[in-house]
Amino acid sequence: MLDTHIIRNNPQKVTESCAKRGATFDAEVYAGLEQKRKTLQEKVQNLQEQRTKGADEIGKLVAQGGDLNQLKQQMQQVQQELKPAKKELDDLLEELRNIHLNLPNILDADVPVGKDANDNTLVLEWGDKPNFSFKPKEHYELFPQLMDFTIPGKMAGSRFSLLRGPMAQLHRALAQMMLDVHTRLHGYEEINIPLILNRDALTNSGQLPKFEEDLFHIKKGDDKDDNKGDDKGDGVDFYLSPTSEVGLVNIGSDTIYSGDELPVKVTCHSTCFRAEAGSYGKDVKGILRQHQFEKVELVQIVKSDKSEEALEEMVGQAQKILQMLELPYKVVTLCSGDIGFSAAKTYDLEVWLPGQDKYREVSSCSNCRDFQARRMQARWVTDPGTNKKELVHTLNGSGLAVGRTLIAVLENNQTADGKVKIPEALKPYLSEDFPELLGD
RNA sequence: GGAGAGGUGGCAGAGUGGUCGAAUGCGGCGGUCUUGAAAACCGUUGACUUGCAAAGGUCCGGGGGUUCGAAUCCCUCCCUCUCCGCCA
Repeated sequence: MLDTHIIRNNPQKVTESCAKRGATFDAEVYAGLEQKRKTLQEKVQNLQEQRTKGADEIGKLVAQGGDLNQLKQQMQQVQQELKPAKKELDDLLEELRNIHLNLPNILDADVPVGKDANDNTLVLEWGDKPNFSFKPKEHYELFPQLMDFTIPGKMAGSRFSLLRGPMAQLHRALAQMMLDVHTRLHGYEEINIPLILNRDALTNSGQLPKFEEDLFHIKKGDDKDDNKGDDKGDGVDFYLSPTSEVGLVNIGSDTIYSGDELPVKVTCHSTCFRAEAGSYGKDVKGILRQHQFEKVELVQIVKSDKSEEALEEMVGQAQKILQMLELPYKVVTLCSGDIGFSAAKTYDLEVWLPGQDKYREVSSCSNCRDFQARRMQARWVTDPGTNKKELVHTLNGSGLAVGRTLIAVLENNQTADGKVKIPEALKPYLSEDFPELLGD
């Protein structure tokens, strides 16, 4: 959520930022609503003041034993005027809040302007792409016996996979290694977190209300009726976590940190669930784009003046994993048209996939500045003397997507006879009898 | 799933219809004392929000209701704790 003062006093800034993203913000309509809000709010607050004063007076009269009837009637009239005005105000405030919740974050000044992924700008390239004397295979062509897609089809549906034996172990080893690097080398605390989340949590991090169609919406077994998420009578809506970013960021919701508690640095290996609506026909083969995948996530909650350096740090930490695995990659800055809703600035790490002859995203590291913090009321005390508070800044980054990293390991280390050389960095995480060459 | 008890400021914990935004303690901040620190003592200290300001409004788990007036009464949902059952 944006600072409402910016929206009110500097609407062209919002309009511009939205335009860069390919979204629209109608400053005039907004100004009209704001004008109405001011008038109404003034009226309501006035009446509320009258109500309080009148009630106090009646209180005194009761104590003195005076006649209440006349005052009571007056107060009833105030109430009659107040009720509809309050209702009107509440509706208006909700309308405004909806607008606020659907406005994307303001972009950092150095975010390149562009339409889509083609306009992302290159930051750096690392590693040498492997030279194959043969046509490299795609990951799902390499070991069909260890990576199955038909069995999941019958128990779950499309976009699910089944990994077997050494493939499953390799996948697990990757996650383990990432977690160890981030906890031991990079100073993150390992967290294990709920994967079923309520609307509030997802609203705080920015997935809701705008991107409901990307989520799996679930309900308890005994909820027969509709759940509207309106907290009226019928329980609470639940969603499967699309990324542990949501849970990790929400650790800070409704929290006032003291300065020495920051930065909070947390990491989590978790399963992620995404509906992948609107990606029909896209990356249908293999494990690249699944409804269910695993990811090691990094989240930092930092003082408001520290988020820029924290972003750089985080990108470095994600890169460390690729370097340890000796996988060629590049780092790009996402352009205005490609960047996510909550982010002010985002770097993507794209790993080289020789089978596809393309770089593909394995990590996305974003500085959300105070966007999520405002939604979830996460602040820190800047000065204990005056007790002054400021919103914290939040950052998230994948470190890394486990399945996609597995793809990269398989494709980059394949041999002419269809086997895969295991990277040194993974060996401590594999069983002793794990073959030097997968496929042997 | 059954039975019970609760949800109040950074924390602990009073408050059961009328100056209660809320006692008290701890913690925080400032000060006195001290070579310095601790202790003691004094003062101060909730959040959000409208407004240029003056001055207001909202908030006692969420939502709704009763009332002139609700932290306090009613309805409903959520959460926590204890006991029993079940279960990884």
